[in-house]
Amino acid sequence: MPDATKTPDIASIARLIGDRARATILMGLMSGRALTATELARAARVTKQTASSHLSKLVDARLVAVESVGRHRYFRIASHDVGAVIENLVGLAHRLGAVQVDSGPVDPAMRRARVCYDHLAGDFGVLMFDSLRQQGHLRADGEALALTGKGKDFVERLGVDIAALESRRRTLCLSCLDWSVRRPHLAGALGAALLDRIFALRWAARAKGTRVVMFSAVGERALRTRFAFQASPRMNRA
Amino acid sequence: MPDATKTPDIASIARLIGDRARATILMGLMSGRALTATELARAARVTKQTASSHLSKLVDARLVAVESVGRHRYFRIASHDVGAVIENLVGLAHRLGAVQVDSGPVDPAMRRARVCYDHLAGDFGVLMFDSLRQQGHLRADGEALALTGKGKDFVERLGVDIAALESRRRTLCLSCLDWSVRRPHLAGALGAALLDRIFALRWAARAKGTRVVMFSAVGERALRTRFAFQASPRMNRA
DNA sequence: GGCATGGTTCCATGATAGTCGAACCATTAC
DNA sequence: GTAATGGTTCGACTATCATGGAACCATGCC
Repeated sequence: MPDATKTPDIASIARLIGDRARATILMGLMSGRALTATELARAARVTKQTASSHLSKLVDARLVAVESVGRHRYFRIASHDVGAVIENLVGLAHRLGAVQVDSGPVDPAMRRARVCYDHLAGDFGVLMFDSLRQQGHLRADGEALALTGKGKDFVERLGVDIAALESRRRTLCLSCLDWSVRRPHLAGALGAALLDRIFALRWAARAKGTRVVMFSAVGERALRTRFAFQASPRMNRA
Repeated sequence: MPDATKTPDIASIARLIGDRARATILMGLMSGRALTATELARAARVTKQTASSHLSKLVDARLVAVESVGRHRYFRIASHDVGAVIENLVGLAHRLGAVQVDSGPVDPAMRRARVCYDHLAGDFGVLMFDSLRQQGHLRADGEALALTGKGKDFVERLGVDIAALESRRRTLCLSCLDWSVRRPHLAGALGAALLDRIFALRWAARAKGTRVVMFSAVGERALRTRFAFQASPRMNRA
């Protein structure tokens, strides 16, 4: 146990994020999809040389992970921790009014439903999370979050292979603070699996080139039906 | 509803944090205490001119708030949102091994108990939070977190003036993700009030010039007694 | 009133870093 | 085999920004 402590070097991480092109790259990767260097260069509006330089830095610092397939290099956010920092900064930027005008999907769509790294965020993400807890499918105890027996049945009826998820090393259930509604939504392996199911069931699809998740009317009704709330005095009063 | 969206400008916020001196200033302010420009200059190892310049930028960007008292200018972290971003970056830096060697308190003390903006973080912060929930003093429902009637009695017996807290605009109970143990601790007005009580009851005191909170042996026993856990099969198994 | 101290502003200097044209390498389609 | 495409590296250029000496202003102590 060394005497000298090690001070976290937040400046070097923040400095990497603190460039317009790299920030755009990181936010583009927050869709959860792997993107190529050329795609990211286009998104960030820089040349491929500049993008290559930036991506090298991000990979070296382990904010971004890379996988080569033939001549394509696919990049993705390296971990949920990195995603959480970006999401946190996005939330702070919104609250400070630190925004830059851009042409793209309107804010309400992002607030409504979006991909947060690999799980559903926004109003619908929070709705899902609240329902899971209120219906007794999730419980908080000594561990941060646990799926109940009842909850396992529930998500298996949705087509989630719980045994496969539990066999992985990744945490099954984590809460992730949603900056847009200031309440938590579900992250972790189950959060990711549920979003996959939402896409597989065609309740919703990604909006092209953004993080927005577009629910169909049928899909929204299905979501609200499956992720309902138990009647209670408090709920009905609202 | 405008067509053009506004993209959060995370680069400009991150760029402010991405300077060694400014990062040191922000982390110094994470103790929750208001510090003067001279103190911050010393902590950041820059001259008062440089510190003044940096503080101006941080105040303009609303990451830091300032209050003048005579010739002294007292600075503090502007909001919990800013504190959350810094805390998140600290967690990521630790996990990436992005550290710089410095002489100071050893890491275990920070992990054990520290001030997180204005409330208790670390193992003891998480213990408090888990106990409050397990004992039914806090409950999660449609709102993020609510204090139960039983919970109000409990914290009033600790000397917290709940009526005064509730009369304020600030959210009473919020959860704040603790990077050091990966579980939540209690933030919000109640979180701050409980830390004040811990100091007032002399269970613990701040370690000089750091964020570390030092519990005495008596104080730790008192904390564990008051914030105990209900016997249950799952708890006893652990 | 004079001096000490906290803090700000100005400006010159030096350091750092982003950008892209050109050239090159690797992969793959035809 | 050749050409097209994805991507990297090099180096010159430009932009941005941190730093602190000097000077100044405001507050407060003696």
